[in-house]
Amino acid sequence: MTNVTIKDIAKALNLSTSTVSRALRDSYEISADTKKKVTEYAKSVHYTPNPIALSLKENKSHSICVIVPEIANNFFSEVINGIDFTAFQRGYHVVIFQTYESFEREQANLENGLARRADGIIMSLSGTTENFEYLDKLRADNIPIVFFDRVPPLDDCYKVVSDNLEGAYKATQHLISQGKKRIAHITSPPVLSITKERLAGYKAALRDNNIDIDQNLVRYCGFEPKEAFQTIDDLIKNHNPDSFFICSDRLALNCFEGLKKNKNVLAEDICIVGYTNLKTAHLLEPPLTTVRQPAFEMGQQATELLFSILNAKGRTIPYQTITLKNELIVRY
Amino acid sequence: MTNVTIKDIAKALNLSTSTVSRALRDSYEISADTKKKVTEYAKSVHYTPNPIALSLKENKSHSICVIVPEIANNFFSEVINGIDFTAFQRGYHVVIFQTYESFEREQANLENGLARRADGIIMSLSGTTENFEYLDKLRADNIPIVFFDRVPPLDDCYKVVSDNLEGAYKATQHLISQGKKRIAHITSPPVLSITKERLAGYKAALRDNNIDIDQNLVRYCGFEPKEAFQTIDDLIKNHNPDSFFICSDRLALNCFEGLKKNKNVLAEDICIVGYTNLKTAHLLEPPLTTVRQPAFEMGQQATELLFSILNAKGRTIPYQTITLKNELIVRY
DNA sequence: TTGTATGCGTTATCAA
DNA sequence: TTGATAACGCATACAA
Repeated sequence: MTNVTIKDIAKALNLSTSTVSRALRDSYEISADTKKKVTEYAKSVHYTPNPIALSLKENKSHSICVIVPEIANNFFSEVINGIDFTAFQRGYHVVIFQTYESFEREQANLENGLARRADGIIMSLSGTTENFEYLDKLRADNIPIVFFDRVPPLDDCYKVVSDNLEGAYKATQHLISQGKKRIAHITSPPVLSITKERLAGYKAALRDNNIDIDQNLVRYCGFEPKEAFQTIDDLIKNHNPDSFFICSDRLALNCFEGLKKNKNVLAEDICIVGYTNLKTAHLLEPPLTTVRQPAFEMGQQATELLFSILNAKGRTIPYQTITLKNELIVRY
Repeated sequence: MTNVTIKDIAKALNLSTSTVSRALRDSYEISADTKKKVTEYAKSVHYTPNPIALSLKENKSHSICVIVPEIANNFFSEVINGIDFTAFQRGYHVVIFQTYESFEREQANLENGLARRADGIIMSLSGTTENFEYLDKLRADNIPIVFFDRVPPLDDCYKVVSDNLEGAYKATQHLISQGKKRIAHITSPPVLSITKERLAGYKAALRDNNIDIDQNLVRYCGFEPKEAFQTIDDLIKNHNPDSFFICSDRLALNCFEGLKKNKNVLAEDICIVGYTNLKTAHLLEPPLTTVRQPAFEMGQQATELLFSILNAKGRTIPYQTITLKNELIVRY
């Protein structure tokens, strides 16, 4: 009952392995009779082709490597769902790697994925990645890579992003329309594409409403809870914000916690908007107004783009950036 | 710069492939001289062994297949972190499959993982799985499988669980010590092991406190939000609960939402305890007291158990159940 | 219509 | 100490 091979079938039916192989692949050269005999026998012994042998032959693994900062983060796990959904439809496997925001681990994961002969890569950059030389190696090896959400500051690569500028603009505009004027913006490390784009959206909204930009209210913040707490405390103590626009799932969570610790502040009419896909946003107190990214769809689109590159055969798919719309969900 | 093989190295250095192979594996039969030449050259051309060829040869894939209901669930993503952490240390890859609580998908995933020649499986059962015949097939194919959290009701398998009975007992006891007497218990489908064990803990605590068990207060509930809402509404309308003990991340989330919709009820002195690893439990309003499972550790232990089976070589590792302690985190 | 031989990258066996 | 060859499972070019 251990793994049956084509050879076993050939022996049992007194045929050659090539005949069996062709019969199983429904080749035109094989008689209906033989085909029937082979497929029926194969079924009866639960034959399943060995994908490893196939991979070795075709030098393809039929797997794609997904590299994300962490999966215990609703945005990323939703994206992964989208990737998963699309990839499995096409018989591809998804192997997930986590960088925990470390460039070194990102590189190690990449090496690892390549060593395993991933056919393609889908990736969202770590918060510490500034070097993109590995892209040359990938090109040399003909391994396509599609970035999503956190993408490199380069034109010559494939990207799927959401319209961060517009999302941040809408979020800020929402706060302004609530009468807020001192809007703190707590955001991810400045190297990230999303950070820059969202900051630009924030600034544009302030400018369009003739509100001066106070640099003290703009804070880059790492993903450790303590950092977020300190940032929040300093803002409240020294800079008198009347509202907060916080980016990323993890930061939103940490900052929310930091705000909770300042009960007196929350008791005032503080407004908070998060750029996040947190599942519990509507259950928090105060309920969190959010800019929600179409995470599942992002995963789908990234995967489809990857497949279009994989199936290009000679034709070259132009480098492109797919931009999806965000949704502002007002809860306060 | 495309993938360098042993053959390429052999040709370049005028050696045979076997010599190169042995030199790279640091075999005792090879002269120090040759070894040095080979390893240095290999490094210079960025040789990485092709794991697919190795897999074909060894009939091992060096990957393990993880099957869970869903990854966008903090409990499962934490467990996966633990698995990931342990597996990668040993050079193993983790391929994740989601069942979305469907038995059919669970079976399909299993087939898929086996077809890909996973060396082992780590699995948490879907909410609709009652048939365990596939275990025989796995045994016949010598594929070890370790279950965690939601495990089969069988003795002859490997399991890693948390002490659900004790966890539920402590949770219920906590509510009783708050003066609660009509404690509603909303829990997962009755087929699941965790459901039975937690129910037993709930009942034991009531019994030990001389509180009669009201069957109307015990509700099995699926994972759709609507179901949870209906359950909550019916309980409140018709059965006068003074507190809730809700099991599973997803159910806790859905029921919390259902409770929020009943503002009048929440305004009373209602106590809620969740059996969940939700990251935002402490940020909810009211803050959610929880029984927290050692999810990461569960993943670690399951993986280590799996490896001990994989490395057993002849020796048989006895079927066993590893039970971890839960933590009651009181927030109210 | 079917069979034979070869190769994918690697290691193990046997020979030299 | 090194080399030639077969084998892992499969697909295919070439023969028959």
